[in-house]
Amino acid sequence: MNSEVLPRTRAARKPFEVRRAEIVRKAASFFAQFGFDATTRDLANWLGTTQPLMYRYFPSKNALIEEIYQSIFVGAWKKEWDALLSDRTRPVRERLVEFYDQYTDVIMNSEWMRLYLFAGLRGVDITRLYIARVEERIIRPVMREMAADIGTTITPENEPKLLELAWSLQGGIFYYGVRKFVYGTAVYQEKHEMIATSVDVYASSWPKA
Amino acid sequence: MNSEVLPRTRAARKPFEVRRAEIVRKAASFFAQFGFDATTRDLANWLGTTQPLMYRYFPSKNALIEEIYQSIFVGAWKKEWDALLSDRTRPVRERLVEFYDQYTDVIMNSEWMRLYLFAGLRGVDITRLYIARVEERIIRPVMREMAADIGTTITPENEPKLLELAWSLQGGIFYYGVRKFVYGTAVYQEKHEMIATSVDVYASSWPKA
DNA sequence: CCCTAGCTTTATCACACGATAAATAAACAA
DNA sequence: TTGTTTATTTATCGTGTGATAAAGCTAGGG
Repeated sequence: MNSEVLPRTRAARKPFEVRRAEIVRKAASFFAQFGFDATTRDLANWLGTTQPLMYRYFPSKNALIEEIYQSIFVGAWKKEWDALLSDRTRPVRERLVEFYDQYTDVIMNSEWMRLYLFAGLRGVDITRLYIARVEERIIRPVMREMAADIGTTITPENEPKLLELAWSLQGGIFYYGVRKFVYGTAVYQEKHEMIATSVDVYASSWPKA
Repeated sequence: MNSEVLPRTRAARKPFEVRRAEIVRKAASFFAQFGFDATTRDLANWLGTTQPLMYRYFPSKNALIEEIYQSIFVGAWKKEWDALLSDRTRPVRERLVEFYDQYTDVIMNSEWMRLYLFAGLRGVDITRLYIARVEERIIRPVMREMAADIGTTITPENEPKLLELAWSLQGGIFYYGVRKFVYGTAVYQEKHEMIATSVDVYASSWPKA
């Protein structure tokens, strides 16, 4: 990044919480583009302020990054999704498609996916935590609802296979997003179509379809 | 990384090509662990040499990184895989399972997968090139062989769906590797079992199974 | 055994980095 | 209008960075 410091007009004075929230929001898109090793000077330029300003709001660069993690990963989950996934008044395939439509509306964009991958490679705990959450709130509910629909019981014997099947659905959908938003390569179906097909294939993989 | 420079014994003197190859190989595992922003001093410490030595063999840090890309991405493909995938004397599912068993033996390790993700986030051309290659040498052959086996014709109408179906197989398998080798989280089946199941599900998604 | 080619190290440069302290200026209350 | 508060900027520190130049050392040929 080229940090040309052109003659700047003094940054507008803003209330503490407003500026703080603005820094978190804009820094997220900045680090998503340039990685967490990008400099605080370039960040300041991106924000339209000067470099030391950040230190009024966060004790260190890393503290700011931690805050971004929180806003991105913890804020991703919408609590109505738990109810949506387990609403047995509706056909299970319909629920799964609607859930993945909504979930991917949140995570399938360049900013979210790149921050997720950057964080994962940094080896921060929050990504392992996030995967554990995905398993608890998506993978296992999906298994449970499919099992209930088909009339199968989850046993210690078939559980490993069922877990990996559900993870495979998740992974297939996720990788579509990686291709499109991280690598910028071609995809051949709209998101919704791809999800519908994936859910169909997944549901059909259970014994009595 | 802590670059403690303990009293070192002078590095063994080695012929040009030997040392050069050693640097590429060891630097690959170094950058896989610490990312491409890790310093040349820490790299030298990792190699058991001093920092300026690298510059006898590569004009810049980035030139070394480019060489690592080549060795990892171009070197990944084994030419017998083309023949394996299209060997119509054998059942198609068997071929797909054997191919993915072998392919994942090469790429499913912490070093390969982390370098792949690091490179992708850096936005280097080689990753887009690699994805194009995957599509040409895996995705399309898989489609073609399945179509031939089932007796279906690939048309402009069904091609997008068939492409995404094959990508979904690839993505599901790949994400298993990401979970295991990048995030270090639990997986519930051995690699071979997961592949066998995935290929089965994929094959069954075609009309006449 | 010595000598030279060339592999390896020491010393150093110019600059970029995260972070801190002190000065400046804009908003708001009296 | 004036005084106080606090958001923002300027100036700077100590350290780490990729890279270069010159000196040091070791293996192999004679």
